[in-house]
Amino acid sequence: MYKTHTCGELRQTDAGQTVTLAGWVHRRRDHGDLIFIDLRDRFGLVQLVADPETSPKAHAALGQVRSEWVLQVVGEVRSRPAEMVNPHLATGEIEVVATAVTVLNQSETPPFLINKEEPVDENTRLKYRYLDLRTPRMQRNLTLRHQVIKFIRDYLDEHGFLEIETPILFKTTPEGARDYLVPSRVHPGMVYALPQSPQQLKQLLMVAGIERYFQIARCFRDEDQRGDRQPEFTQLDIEMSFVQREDVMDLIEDMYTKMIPVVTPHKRFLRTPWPRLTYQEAMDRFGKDNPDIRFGLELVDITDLAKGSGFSVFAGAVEQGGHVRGINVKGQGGYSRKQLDALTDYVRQHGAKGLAYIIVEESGELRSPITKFFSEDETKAILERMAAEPGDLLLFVADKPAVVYDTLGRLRVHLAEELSLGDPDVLGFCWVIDFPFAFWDEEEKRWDPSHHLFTSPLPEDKALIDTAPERMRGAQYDLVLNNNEVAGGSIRIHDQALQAKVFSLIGLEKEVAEQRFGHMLEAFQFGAPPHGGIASGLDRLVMLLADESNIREVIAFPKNQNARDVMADAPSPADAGQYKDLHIKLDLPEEKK
RNA sequence: GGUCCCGUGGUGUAGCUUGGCUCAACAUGCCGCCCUGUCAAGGCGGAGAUCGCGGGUUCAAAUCCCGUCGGGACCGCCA
Repeated sequence: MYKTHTCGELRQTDAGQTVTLAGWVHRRRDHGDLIFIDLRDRFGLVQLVADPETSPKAHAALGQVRSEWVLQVVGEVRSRPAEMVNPHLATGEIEVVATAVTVLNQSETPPFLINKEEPVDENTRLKYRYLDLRTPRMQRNLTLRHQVIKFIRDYLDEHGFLEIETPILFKTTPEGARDYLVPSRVHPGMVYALPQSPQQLKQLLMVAGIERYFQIARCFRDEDQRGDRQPEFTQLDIEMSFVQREDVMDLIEDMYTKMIPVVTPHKRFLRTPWPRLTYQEAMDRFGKDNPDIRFGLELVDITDLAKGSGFSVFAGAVEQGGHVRGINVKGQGGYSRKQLDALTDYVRQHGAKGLAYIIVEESGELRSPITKFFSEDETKAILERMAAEPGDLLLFVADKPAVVYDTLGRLRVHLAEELSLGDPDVLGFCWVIDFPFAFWDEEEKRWDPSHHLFTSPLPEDKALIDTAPERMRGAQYDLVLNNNEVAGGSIRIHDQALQAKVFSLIGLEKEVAEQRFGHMLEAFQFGAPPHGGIASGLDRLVMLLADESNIREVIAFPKNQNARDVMADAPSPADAGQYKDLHIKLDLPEEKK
């Protein structure tokens, strides 16, 4: 070993010891005679000091070094006098008097500062990712990610789970997201697909009698990027046999409830046990199936009051089967006309025709462009339903139910951001259950499963598949944390007859189903146990625990928004011979001139 | 496929609205000299950007216009 101790571990009690350290020059303070160097390794910082009188060679060597050079230093640990203790440093009570210095490597001046937390252009960070990863922020994030995964592995191991790897080269499934394809050399014109998730394989492991499976699984989806979406990402993938949905939910809840105090002790749960909302309740109260429950601003239904009222915009919307719902923005009656216009623009961008408002002045007077259309009683009823008090701002949208939910749900989150309502250290975990089994796809004229093809209806709703599929609920559950879906799963269908009915409901023809999922259907004929599972997006979870707003910050080598790796410059063209081996002829789009 | 924002020394920004006083300012980093207790060390000095790229308007463009490239956020998409 190049070192006897790490840079972060030396304390007062080590004083007098001769130690050998190795690490990077984090910062140097050259006083001409005395030289101080902060030496950094992953475990911390320690101050080296070189005195020309006692060890001229070490002093001369440290006079030459620059930021990010790699050093090995032999020296003696010395207590610092009380007035020179650095309380900001774990090793601040001591310093190491250098007696021998070996330069293990020099370094170019880095393109950005590693020893300072200042914003750097993200492209530059990604291009020099190996330097970016030296920063305290990234080391912190990678450490947290490791701790999360380690806790999960230990916990699931203790609970009888087996970690099993599944193939990266698998079969394409045109349902769902776009696949990343890998052309076959041996089979001309044929492709493997990288898994969007190990969904089928984990179910087959249940047929295989594994009973309790998990995997830290890499998943691939060729879709456009977002702050919380990368082309490849990591899921905690779990599948269990002989379980009902509560068993799966309880497991995850117990695991994460125990994990978070260990990995992020400064975070606290909004509520335990975690609330379980039905889909309908989530929509009615928050307008979304992935709500942020840390703050109020809940939606209030005034459809019944708007119906037949004097305000034709509201009444007309109800007439056509729409809803009218509002949000009481408590104490924000001071919003200016300009701010209200901005909010109106915001909901318009998302499909609402407009945003009605009523401001209750401190005096109790109403300021609103719409109250004149209501009778006094109608206005009173609305204020009462909205629990309006002086100083409040009431906002309303009237439209088709889907538009009302969507726009008010977004507006609620938007307002909370504007008003800084969500405490980042509070974790508002909740479960959303009882999803509709399928949504009607108006364009395709067919039912579209809300989770996936193998999700079972709720046991009590199974019979509805023949009579009223629109009322059937799925045995699906989503775990939501502060406006983000962090896990989702379901109890699966293990009954062939039911599976056939589901395929038929969603318009998947028997031959096509056979071709794509023949291996699944065949497997289910050999004693498939009742089973279900869940998958949890680890990047997203770690991102939220790390207080980051982009999953790139918790992935060592992420892609940019354009799905490029700017460090390695991937994707890149292959050699002509490689294409030939794969039987590929290119048909590239014309170069734009 | 669409909408919006950004692009100025190595890094982070100012300047742009209202073109000329700017061969571009500040901070930090870098280089050199001085300095024995600093820890974002300090002092003095120095180098470093033809303002993403191309075209246009103009006597004159970092600044105005058009195009283009790159980056970011979002919508669509992501069962």
